[in-house]
Amino acid sequence: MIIPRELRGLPQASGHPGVEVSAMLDAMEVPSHARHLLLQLNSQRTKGFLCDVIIVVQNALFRAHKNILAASSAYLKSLVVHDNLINLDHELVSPGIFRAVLDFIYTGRLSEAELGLEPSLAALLAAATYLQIADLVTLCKKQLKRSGKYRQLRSSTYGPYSKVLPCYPPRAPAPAPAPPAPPLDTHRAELYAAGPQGPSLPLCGLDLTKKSPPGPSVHGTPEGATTQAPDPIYRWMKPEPQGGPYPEPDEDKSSSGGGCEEEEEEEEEEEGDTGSSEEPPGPGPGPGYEPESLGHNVYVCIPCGQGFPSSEQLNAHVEAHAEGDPPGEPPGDPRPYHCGSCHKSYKDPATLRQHEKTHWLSRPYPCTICGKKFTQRGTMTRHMRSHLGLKPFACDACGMRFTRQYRLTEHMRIHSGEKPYECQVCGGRFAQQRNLLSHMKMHGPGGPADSLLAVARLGAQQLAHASPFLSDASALDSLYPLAKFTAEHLGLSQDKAIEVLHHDGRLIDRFSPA
DNA sequence: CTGGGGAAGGGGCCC
DNA sequence: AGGGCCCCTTCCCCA
Repeated sequence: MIIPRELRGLPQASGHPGVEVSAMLDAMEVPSHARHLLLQLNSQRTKGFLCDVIIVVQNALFRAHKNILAASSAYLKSLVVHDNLINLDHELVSPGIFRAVLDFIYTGRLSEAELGLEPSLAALLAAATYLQIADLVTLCKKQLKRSGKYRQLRSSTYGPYSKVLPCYPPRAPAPAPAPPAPPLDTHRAELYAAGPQGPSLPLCGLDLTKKSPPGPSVHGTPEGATTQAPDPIYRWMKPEPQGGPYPEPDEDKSSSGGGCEEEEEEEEEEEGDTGSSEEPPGPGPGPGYEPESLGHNVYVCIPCGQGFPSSEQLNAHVEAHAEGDPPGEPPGDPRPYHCGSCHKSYKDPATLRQHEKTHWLSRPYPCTICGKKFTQRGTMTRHMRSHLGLKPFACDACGMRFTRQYRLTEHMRIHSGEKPYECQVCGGRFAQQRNLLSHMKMHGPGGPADSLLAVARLGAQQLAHASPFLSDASALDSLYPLAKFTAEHLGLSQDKAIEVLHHDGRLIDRFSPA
């Protein structure tokens, strides 16, 4: 939309009637508008309202608004465009200093604490230079010159281009592991910020510097800032797109990822041949597994080879094994640590202790953001990641990011076309095991396919009288549902078979179970 | 409109 | 503590 020059309050050519309009608009201007707007934005920031970016500085997190950061700093602008999570080099800006920087951005002023202390001002100047906030650089210089320290500073360690900066305020020693902290005020913009008094909040058991999967970091370094080895958290961040919204897959990687179809087929065959690396766990096909003999009993007891249609039945069977003395089980109790509250037992006491927490009435690990409680610290920290939008695991092919490695592994099958989970009833293949399991419910007792299968058995028994290749009715346990059965054995398409079966209600009625 | 599949988010819990 | 897997659930798309 093009705004007429006069409405933008820009200078008008003399003699133009716009002069009058401009003067009128000046008269209509609310002088405090900008100030009021900034106050509102700062208020929103402190409450975390509409904040859309998190800035990580060492062990502190700050929430802010991308628009405001982008309008204030060229450097921050380049970062917020692509990421909701930004990590700043804590050697160039400490949490306390960044807090002052953020205050300046949202208020246009420096607090007296900063104005009075040269080391703080020097560090602030360095940070402002690093972040390319011209107004703050000017302000810091002016203040330092006023106090006569600027000249002295330029030759000192605290110079704005010095790599090593004072950590102001001095960091307090790492706090001892604290008992579960009370939930944070969810409206705080600053989650872990170390204020002038040192870390104002416990780390909540969440170490943001935890390892992350290796990956390229292509985050830009601001002009004038020192290039350095990527901080671990940099590697969590989405690589900047190069020539498109998502990076092109590496040529080297194309053979193991989203390569051409031929390559994918070759890969599948290789896997089939070698039975290699990623053998799907659970009910999928494995060594010694014979789907034909199991029919839809896809849950197999490994020791005895017996198949069951549901995990519940398999579990009951396994428990029966545990009570009796099943053949093939090694002597002695392999799980000697028994839970006093339930029937479960474990190999080691630590796992038992962990399990026993599931029986506790109060869960020991609360989320410091929402207060939700968990029985395991790991579950809580994982949960925290979803609050913070931390997705360390990135897909090389499409750039999509995940909170868990396992999710990425699952996701990669979309690109590879791999579908390792096969339904032993209908032959359908799935990339996600959970989708196979939900699919199996359809085949399971009470599922829609279950009644169809029952009908298939009965119908096939009837057909067996007239059809020589269906003489062995006991083999029907391994037959597909009726539609597939009918399609295969009567030479119909599956759709046609379903249509026929649906229209022939009399036949189904006649052979329905008594 | 409904059911099924694909894809993904999140919690539980064992190793 | 972190990895890995299971389970439940949701959302979207399509037939």
